[in-house]
Amino acid sequence: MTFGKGHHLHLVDGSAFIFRAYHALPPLTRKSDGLPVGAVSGFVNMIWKMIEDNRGPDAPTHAAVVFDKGSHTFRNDLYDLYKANRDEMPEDLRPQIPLTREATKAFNIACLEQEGFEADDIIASLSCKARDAGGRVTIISSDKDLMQLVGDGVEMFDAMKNRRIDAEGVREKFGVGPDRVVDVQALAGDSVDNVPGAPGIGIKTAALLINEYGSLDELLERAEEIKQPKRRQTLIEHAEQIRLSRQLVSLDCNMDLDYDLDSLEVKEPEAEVVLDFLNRMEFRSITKRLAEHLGAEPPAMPEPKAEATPAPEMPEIDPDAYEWVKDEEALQRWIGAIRAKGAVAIDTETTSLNEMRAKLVGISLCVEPGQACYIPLTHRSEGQDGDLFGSDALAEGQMPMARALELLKPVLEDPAVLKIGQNMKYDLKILAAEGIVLAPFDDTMLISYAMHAGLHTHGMDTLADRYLGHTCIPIKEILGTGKSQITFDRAPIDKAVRYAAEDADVTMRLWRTLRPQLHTARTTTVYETLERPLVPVLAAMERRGVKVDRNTLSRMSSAFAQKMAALEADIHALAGEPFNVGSPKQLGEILFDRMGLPGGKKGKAGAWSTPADVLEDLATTHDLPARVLDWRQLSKLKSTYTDALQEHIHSDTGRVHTSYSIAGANTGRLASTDPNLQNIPVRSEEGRRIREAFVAEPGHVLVSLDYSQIELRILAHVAGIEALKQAFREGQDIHAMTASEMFGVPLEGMDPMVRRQAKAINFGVIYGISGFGLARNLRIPRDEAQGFITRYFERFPGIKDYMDDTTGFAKEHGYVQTLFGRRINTPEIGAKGPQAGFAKRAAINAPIQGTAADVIRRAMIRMPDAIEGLPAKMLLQVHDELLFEVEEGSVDALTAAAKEVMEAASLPAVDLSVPLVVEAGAGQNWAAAH
DNA sequence: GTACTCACG
DNA sequence: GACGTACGTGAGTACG
Repeated sequence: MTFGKGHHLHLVDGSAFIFRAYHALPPLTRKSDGLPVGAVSGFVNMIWKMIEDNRGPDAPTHAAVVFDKGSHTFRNDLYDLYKANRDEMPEDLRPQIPLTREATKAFNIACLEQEGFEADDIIASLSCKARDAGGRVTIISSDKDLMQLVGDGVEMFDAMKNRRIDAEGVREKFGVGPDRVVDVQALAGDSVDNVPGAPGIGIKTAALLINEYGSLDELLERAEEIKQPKRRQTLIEHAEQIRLSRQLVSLDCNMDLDYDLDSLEVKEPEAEVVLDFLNRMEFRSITKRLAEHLGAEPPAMPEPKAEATPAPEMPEIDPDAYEWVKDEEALQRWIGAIRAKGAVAIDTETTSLNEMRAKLVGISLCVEPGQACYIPLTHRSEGQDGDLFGSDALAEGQMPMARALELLKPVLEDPAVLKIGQNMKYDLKILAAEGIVLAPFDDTMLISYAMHAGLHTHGMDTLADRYLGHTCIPIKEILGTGKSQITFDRAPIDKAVRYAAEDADVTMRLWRTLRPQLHTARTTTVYETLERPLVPVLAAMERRGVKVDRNTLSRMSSAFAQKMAALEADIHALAGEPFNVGSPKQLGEILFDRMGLPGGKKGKAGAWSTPADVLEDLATTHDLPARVLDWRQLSKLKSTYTDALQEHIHSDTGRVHTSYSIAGANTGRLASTDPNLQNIPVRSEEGRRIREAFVAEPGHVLVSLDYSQIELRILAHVAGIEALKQAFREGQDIHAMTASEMFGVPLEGMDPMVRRQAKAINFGVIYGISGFGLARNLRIPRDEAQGFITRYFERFPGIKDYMDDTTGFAKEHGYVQTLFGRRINTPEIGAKGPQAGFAKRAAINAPIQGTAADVIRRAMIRMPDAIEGLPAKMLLQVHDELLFEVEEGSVDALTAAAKEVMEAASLPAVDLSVPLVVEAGAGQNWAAAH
């Protein structure tokens, strides 16, 4: 078949795939001989994913993976420094390059390279050819150098971001259409490829110039007309260098190719060939997965040689090897094995991710990598949908739950047997509901978090992938997705055994891999004193829940609904037409297109953006935006709080049970979900009333204790600012004191506006202050804000030193630390471009926010013992606040005890040079307790 | 699924 | 000189 209309060519930037795979994966080696194969395995996974993702109506008819070949190209002849600043290829990547070619061929995909040409030129020539023949092209790459090819049926696809890039996308990146991309690149240059360009001109300026003059040639010809003297001079002086740069970035569309389009026709992979390759690479899990997909037998793997020493040594994961425990005899055997080992990895399977709704379905155990079992307990027998008889009966092959738990309870509670889990808080809560108090335990999620916060997330799939090179069986393979999704108790037991026991097996392997690393990362203390002991404390808080009064919420909902309806009518009348007030896009069209109001900005998708601060500016002169702001506030309160909260009231307890994630926030803070009880309104009067629905049981009172200015106190301590420390010791108003120091105004009779500005600066410092940010917050001109900052740093030079020291430490080590040794990794700190600013500010903020988080964690961990004997329970944590429910007569005793724990929480590990002060309040509801 | 908006510390 | 900006979260709605 001749390539032409209706055909679709996929061109993959193979070199980019290799580098991404190399950097994204740990350095895996082939077991039998230690050959590095990490990049190859990543490459293979990406190719396979691409094939799978591209099945369907828009599937490519032709495809090729294109590689660079040889280091010397015609561009080096033009300019000998081209790509001269490239680092040497890493030693362990070099031998993998030919293997990726082999992999491509094994998948039956054309593999293209040509001596003396970069992959980009081959891609360019093929794209042009295909386009001229009337076909379509998708270039799978995110390389900006290829963007000049986009248009007329040629698109790019960024496989990493899963995003298509068309002419509009190019325009976003370069500010000009694809046809002018080379002009912009020629001016802006490229430090990565060492293309010189015009000094001092970046993409933005380049686009500006090209748009003004139409083209690079025109611009260079009329360079004399440029108004800015520096720019004019640069362009005139460097005209030659700019022309050379254009040659360097221009892709060759007409190179003489060794192959034609027709030879690139898509062919299905041949099972035997691809499996043989994967087998030789010893990629066990992907070999298996592909074999299943292709309906072939996986070939036998060669046995690893004895001298290979991947640490720690573990057998391959094999879900077929797991045992289905059906009776008491089998379970006794496993319990014996656990006692013999002294440690077991455990995982519970349930009907729901929500621990309060979840019912136990089965338990998996693993005593040694590869040796795992699953004990199904309450699986239902399979039956057709709507089969009223079969479906509620227990399935065959399960022992009675009560008996199984009776046998397991002694081991699970045995202080001599370590239980290992991934996210143990979940299993702890599930087992607590069955009367089992599991202890002692280790948690692989928290071990990972203590070492690697900031580097990646800590879910099992991520960890298995990164540290074991293993892809876990996806849960959707067992339960399905969407509407037809079933609960775990409906899953066939043979499948459940594979999934559940694999989880326990993987957990055991992660523990063997990660636990020994804790001390080399010097984070054992963090894990043992700040992470692990918090788990049972949180589990108890979550199970207790907080009482929420449904009637209060429901009355508020109705009131909000009425007010919103009235506002909506007003808004439509003001707009002259009905529209969806909740749609920023439609609202923007009314405000900015129709009414022609100023200040409108469009977002990434090209739709109008209408954030509150913009509307607030408009509200001073127009009614419509003012009403929209009111409507939005009510809409938020109603949907997120008065409506949604009601759905979270548990039918048995009448209380709301949030779930805290311990390893969610990088800084060490907790995060609250389902529902989030850390963002219940308080700042606005109307919103605060929602807290009236959080109530104490009859005869009880809610007590709230919160740290006063804890982050600023920590800043004063770590940066060693004597004036701030002194002010805190004397109990002064810290913002007023700052204002007084900065502006030389007396504390007495201070203008509230001046204090407000000082307050904004104090907060800004904690966030890694910038002139821009402060200006926006205070709504003052940027240079004025910058002036404030300069003055602040002059007055408190220790703050500037702290910031520089912190970012310096982050650059040197790749992480920052809290006072308690918590480590927050900062992998982006060395980045160039806008991420650098983000990373820097995050690095400045993390030790402060993180130390505050550590302090309250320590208080929470000590709290159960401190209030033991009092009729009181800790219910909620909101970053610097703890909420308790206590019997009426014991308010004072509880307040005193809890306050003491909180104020002394940093001791004895850290003796702060400023006092920690806790403020307390009590009342029938949360609003009153504040 | 992503973008936008907004609630909290 | 240019670039894009306050730190950390979770959730609901619109829209493709």
